Amino acid sequence: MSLTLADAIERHILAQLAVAGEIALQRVELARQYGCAPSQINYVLATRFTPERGFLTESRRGGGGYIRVRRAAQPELGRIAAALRAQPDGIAQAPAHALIARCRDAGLLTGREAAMLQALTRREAIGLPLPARDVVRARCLVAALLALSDER
Amino acid sequence: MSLTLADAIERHILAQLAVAGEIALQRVELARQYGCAPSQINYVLATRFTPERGFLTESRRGGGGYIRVRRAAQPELGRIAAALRAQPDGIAQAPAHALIARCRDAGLLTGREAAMLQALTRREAIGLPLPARDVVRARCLVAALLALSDER
DNA sequence: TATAATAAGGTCAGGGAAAGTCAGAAACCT
DNA sequence: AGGTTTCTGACTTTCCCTGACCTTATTATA
Repeated sequence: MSLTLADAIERHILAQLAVAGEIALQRVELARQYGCAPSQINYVLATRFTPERGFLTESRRGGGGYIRVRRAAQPELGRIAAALRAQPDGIAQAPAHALIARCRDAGLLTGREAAMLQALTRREAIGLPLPARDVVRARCLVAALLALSDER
Repeated sequence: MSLTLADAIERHILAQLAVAGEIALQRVELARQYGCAPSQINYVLATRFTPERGFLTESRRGGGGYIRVRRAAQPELGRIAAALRAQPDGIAQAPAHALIARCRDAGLLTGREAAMLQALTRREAIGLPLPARDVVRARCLVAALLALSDER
């Protein structure tokens, strides 16, 4: 269980977010705490706190600069399915999995349901060449999410 | 009864699993212990710790990379998935839906899960011509059931 | 009021550290 | 001999992390 620096910083930020819902951090200061290059903070934000994963960040440079991080509002399943269906090129694996994870975190999907959907939207599961794969992935996902929005 | 290297590594991992239920190993490190090529670890995992045998593996590359191995919790679903995977022509819609219904009635799937799976294995959801459609349907179903065989 | 200095954060290429893949060699059976 | 299993090495892909350089905002100064 090797905890990388990026993992540690991610936890740090997540812990702060759990308390406050919206936080402002100072890049150099955080980098100093972890003894790393300031750009490492950008790396963590870029790979873990993306819009796809349900986070929004904004920042300001110059004197008194900051980076603000907050959770994005989550739309409901039906709207998600509709938005997905509007994509003519389908959806790639990474954004699809991020989308599923967000739905799970928002309580729209159970852990089992999310695991199932992520498994069957993997490249190897669909097993078609691009671009057909992304299209089929999107269609299956839409069908699944719509089925759930009827159920319950 | 010659004990191959692969057998030894298999026992090593099984012993660890017996203690912990879920383990994280480092490929290079394990290879070093056994004085073999790192890819030998992949061979062992690919031939002995397969989903059909009730194991799941996930990994991360790069700095701080790892391979995690755990036992699947619901071997029942795993066996069904293995049987399905053995069908070279895939599975048609009607038998697929019947299979899903049986799993639901047997308490292996919730109503929501079954509804999702039936929706996304419909012809229109997959949207491919035969015979590819039946093949993709089977692959997706296998992936989904295997994922569930792990989850709680 | 311009202008210079200072104090932030942003970007990107690239090196290093893992794990993955796959063809083919080697070993082991019938 | 033929087929199956084991094992390796070369190459690929992914992820982490840094350092050099760039852009923007504030503050001090002429």
